[in-house]
Amino acid sequence: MTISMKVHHFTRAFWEHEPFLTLGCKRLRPLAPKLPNLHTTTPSLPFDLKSFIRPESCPRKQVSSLHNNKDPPSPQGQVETHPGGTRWNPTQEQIGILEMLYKGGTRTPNAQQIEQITVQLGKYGKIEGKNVFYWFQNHKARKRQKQKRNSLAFSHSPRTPTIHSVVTLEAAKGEVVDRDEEEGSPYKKKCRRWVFDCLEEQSMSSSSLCEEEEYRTLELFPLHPEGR
Amino acid sequence: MTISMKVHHFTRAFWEHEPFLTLGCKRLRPLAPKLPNLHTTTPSLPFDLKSFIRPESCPRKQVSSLHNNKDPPSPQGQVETHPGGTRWNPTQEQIGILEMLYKGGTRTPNAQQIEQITVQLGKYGKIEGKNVFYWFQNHKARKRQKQKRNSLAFSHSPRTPTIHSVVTLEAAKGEVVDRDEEEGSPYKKKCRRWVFDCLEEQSMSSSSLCEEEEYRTLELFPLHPEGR
DNA sequence: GCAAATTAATGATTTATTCAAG
DNA sequence: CTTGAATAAATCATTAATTTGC
Repeated sequence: MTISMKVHHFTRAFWEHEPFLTLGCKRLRPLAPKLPNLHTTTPSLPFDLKSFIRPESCPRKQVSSLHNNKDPPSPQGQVETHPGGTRWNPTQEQIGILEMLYKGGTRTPNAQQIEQITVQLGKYGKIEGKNVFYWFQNHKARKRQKQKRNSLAFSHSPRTPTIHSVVTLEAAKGEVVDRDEEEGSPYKKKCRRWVFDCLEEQSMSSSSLCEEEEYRTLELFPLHPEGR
Repeated sequence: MTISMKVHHFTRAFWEHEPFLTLGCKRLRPLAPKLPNLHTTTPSLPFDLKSFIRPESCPRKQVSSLHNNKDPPSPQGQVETHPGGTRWNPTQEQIGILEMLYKGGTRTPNAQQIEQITVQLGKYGKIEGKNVFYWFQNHKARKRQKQKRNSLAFSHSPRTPTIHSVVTLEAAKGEVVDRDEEEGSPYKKKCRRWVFDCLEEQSMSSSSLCEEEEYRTLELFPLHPEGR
């Protein structure tokens, strides 16, 4: 028996909830019946994976008319129906609120903030915490890269490279183009939680939440209490 | 009233759980009493943030003798006491198991797998899901960069650049140095969940877990059922 | 007008980089 | 120096806009 085999037995036993580290290498119970190959390029995503994304209540029932929200007053035909239930499709209200918060200085909300935002936005359409998390990540990153593109476009412009390059360097540092950009340095100084805290938070059910601490954390957040 | 002010009122109201989007700009209730400045560089992490990391049961009681695990049989003095409660300090057993799993092909475990691993490793020391998550991320990344360093070191070597460079190119593709490397292409084809699923998972308490789906997801994982 | 084809936006993941504890 | 933790950058993948041919 080779090391490699040992590892594989260990791994298998592990995933099958067997007691491992017994060094026994006992019975190799037959593998779970092979399901259709999931290693292919998955044309159009196998349904089980889709259902795994949001196990709302088993994938049996199709989410057809699941608007716990009502009267979308947006004139757009932006219905947030998740027909196949794949990815979050934000409503106008949701986008609006998120951008408000972003303008207000929110960049990397921590777990509690994500939870709050999610609850609020949930009034306007189906949403999960991870959507909020990703939205801020993406929004921030794309603002940043747009800014960079702009400044580079300017500085690469063949004419009058002197004055403009200075100005756009300022812009690149987030001084000119849009005050949305994070204050100065990347890596502001850490101590941001995110997802896993949400996890912990939910596991303990509102009991052991210290009000003072929560308060403080909330107060921590608005990075720019004064509008620059 | 400027737009900026509106945004700030909105933001504040939002974080204070007030009904927003009422377009009223009503009373600005006095700000929450200013707590000591948290905008500084936070030398040695303000305690409240630490407590936020793992709100086990309010930060009141110091985690002094919180071994819900017993008999750490490792001869190392590797006690996993979190005196200040900072960062995870893996035990020998935990590392061993994790490396076993890594050797077995685990690279980016999904939420359920993280949960399983966490539970198992919890027998040998305090651990959270995020530790497992980060461990695989870091381990993978650092194996990769070590490999890259090695191959570059070889190819930058001034002598006999012909043969070696070929060999080390192979190595760079993950063929020679360590078979741990992901199969071939980066981006195997996705559909990996992670943390947020854990979150969902915990919020629904074991009820609506579809066995079939879980089964399938587990089966999805071991990328290398046969040792290359 | 209208679908198919193409493109643009952007949600979701993974990888690279960096910070910092010990 | 090693490595846990966190953030930023790069990338994939899907949905909406938009264009195109009929």
